[in-house]
Amino acid sequence: MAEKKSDRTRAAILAAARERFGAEGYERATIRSIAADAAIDPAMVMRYYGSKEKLFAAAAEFDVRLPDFGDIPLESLGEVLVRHFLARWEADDSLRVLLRTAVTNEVAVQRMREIFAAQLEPTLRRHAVDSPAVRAGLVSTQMLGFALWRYILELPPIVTMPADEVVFWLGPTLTRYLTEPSPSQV
Amino acid sequence: MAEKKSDRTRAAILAAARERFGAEGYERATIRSIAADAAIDPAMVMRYYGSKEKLFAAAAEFDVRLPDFGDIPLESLGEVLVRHFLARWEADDSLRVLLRTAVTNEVAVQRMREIFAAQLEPTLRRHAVDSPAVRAGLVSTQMLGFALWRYILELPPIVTMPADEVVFWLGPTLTRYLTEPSPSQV
DNA sequence: GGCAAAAGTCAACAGCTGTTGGCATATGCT
DNA sequence: AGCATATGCCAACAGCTGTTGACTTTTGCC
Repeated sequence: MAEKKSDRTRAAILAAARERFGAEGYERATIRSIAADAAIDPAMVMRYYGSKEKLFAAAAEFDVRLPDFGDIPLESLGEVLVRHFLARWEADDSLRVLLRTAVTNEVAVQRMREIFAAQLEPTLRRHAVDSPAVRAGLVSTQMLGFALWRYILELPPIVTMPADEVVFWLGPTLTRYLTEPSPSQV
Repeated sequence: MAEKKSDRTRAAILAAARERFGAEGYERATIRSIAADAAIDPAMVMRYYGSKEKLFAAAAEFDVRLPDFGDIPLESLGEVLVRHFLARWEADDSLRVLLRTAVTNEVAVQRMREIFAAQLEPTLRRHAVDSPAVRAGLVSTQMLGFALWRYILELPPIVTMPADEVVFWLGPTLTRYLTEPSPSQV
């Protein structure tokens, strides 16, 4: 409790940054606009976070660790993953920040790969499937494609789809990507 | 053949614009850099295209019409769509331009919706499936998610996947989105 | 060759950007 | 109380952006 005041404005800056980055992407979100949202001077942002890049890194920072899905049978892992990611996306806007900026920002791309590939692949490896990297990639394509249309591009039927229906459609897709034998290699 | 010289530089500008927009997105691609690539003066870009927005609109302009898939049985339409979109993506970089910029540019978003929803939905409607909008949306999530990882975020196993394997994995997914009966509505 | 129009060049503008240093104010300790 | 320190604000910088207008060169027609 050494410094309480500064912590509050630090948090205000971070919250404003997340919102702006998530809504407008990296380039359009200006330090001035973020500072205005947080009702402080732009210079404060620099004092606390050093640079725009570092502020962004802080805004996109969050716990990426997947829970341990080791004891879940492979046949129902698809459904579990859909529910988990959906809850993740809707909990806060860190992932939206990441997706919106990953398209132009290299740091964001790498963190995205980290989450979807580096995190998912070991989980699958624990289930002893073959070519886990490919399967993790396939799962990522479906999950991220869904998130893109639902949260960024906002296609009406996808935006309004209730969680249960999302699971109904996407669950079996993921399950297939996890269980279907790989095509024979040449 | 009234003005040949100008047509050539017009085309050079457009080509450079497509490359820059596709590689860096709307904001990072500057008129000055595009002009430099085309080896002309930035003022020429303005003379020929009026503004950056209009140049972008021209760069993202292309024929979005899907061929007539009316006589293809619904069961194999998934596979056909995968092959068609894959060929489309790889033919030129208009779609990459669109995807990279759709995340921050409203014009690009609308054109994206136009392609994937407005174009795909009538095609499905012709096959007399129920809730064509939802099905078109689901197909879009899988296709665009795949494109995102393959062409923008560049996840290794997805980038290197040969076309036949893409069809093997994604084809049945789309087919299911097109043929599976909708969940009962509450 | 002479000349109008097209094509291209140059320099500058106004506005916005991230970033910096100096200065005022409030805070908290002794 | 007094004072060091943390917190905040202001004004300005250098650089880049899209865009503009005046100027020069080239082209094509009579």
